[in-house]
Amino acid sequence: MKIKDIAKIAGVSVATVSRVINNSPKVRPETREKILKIIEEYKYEPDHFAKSLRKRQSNIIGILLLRNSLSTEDSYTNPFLSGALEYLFHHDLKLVLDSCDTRNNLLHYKKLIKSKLVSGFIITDLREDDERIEYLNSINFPYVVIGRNKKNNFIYIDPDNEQGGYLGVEHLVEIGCKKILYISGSKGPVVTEQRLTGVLKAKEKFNVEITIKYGDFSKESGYMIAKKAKLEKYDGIFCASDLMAYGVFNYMKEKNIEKPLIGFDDLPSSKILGITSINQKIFDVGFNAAKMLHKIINKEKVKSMLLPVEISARESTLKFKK
DNA sequence: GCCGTGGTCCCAGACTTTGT
DNA sequence: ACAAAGTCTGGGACCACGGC
Repeated sequence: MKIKDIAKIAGVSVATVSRVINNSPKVRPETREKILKIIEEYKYEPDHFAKSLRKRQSNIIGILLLRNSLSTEDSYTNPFLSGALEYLFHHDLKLVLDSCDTRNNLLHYKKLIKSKLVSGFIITDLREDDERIEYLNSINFPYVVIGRNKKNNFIYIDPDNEQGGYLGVEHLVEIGCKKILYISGSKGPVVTEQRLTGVLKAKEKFNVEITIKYGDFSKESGYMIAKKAKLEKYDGIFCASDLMAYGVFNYMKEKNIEKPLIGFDDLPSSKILGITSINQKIFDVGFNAAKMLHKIINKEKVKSMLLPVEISARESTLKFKK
């Protein structure tokens, strides 16, 4: 069943059927009703590819995730994708989700652009010198970035990681901590630096002692650092990811150690385990990223967004409050 | 080089409504 | 009744690209 068939049955032109499908006001209500009835009766669905052929855009957006971030473990990805899908669903847009490893990253993007499958990208896992950004800018292809870097020559949406780093330390100070262990993420990703900047600003402001160790955001690295760090030296631990906080949590449980602990990301498990965390509102990040990209594709003006974060204080710190 | 594919978009023109 | 304005509709160009 094609639009032509619907038009023939309804006794109108193809253009009129197209107007009804696209909610154009310039169709008489009787005509509209008649056409809608026929569409319903014959279970007609417009051909998505024919549509994109004429419009020269697919109404499909692409998200490429690094293969190692696609773990089944509780992660950032689920709420982020839920947020994006929520927007896309209500705007008749589709999502292509693909994975790549860092080595052939750019090639993967080029292939998707060349195939005309996607009209725009949400860029994740931003690096400081990101060849994807240079490439997409050079061909003027629509995209929006999750996160920022020093160049910032793009439209981005970003939870305020620096504020998150600051809030974590501030909270530990509030409950009386003076010697804090900060377990940072791996060196390289921009978020690592942003969170650390916030931590150092708070250190300055509250005049507390902060020791910095570098993990890699994973549970295992949190566990290993906790094991090596001699936790008795500290009166509070702040991790740059919830996963690392879970690793520290497990180690402390094994060794019967009790210290205030904060994570970062506020994943659902933190609620269950009672771990205080920095809530980045990841769902909102996904939702707004999709919304911004939609506007960019439609050639509307868009401004970058910095989303405020908040602290979700729970038992892991509150029970130490003096 | 032309044709066919299945949609959308633009424009011209027919039709309808409104005001005098 | 007539003119003007607004509404509705159809025709055809257009999109990329494979097949002939």
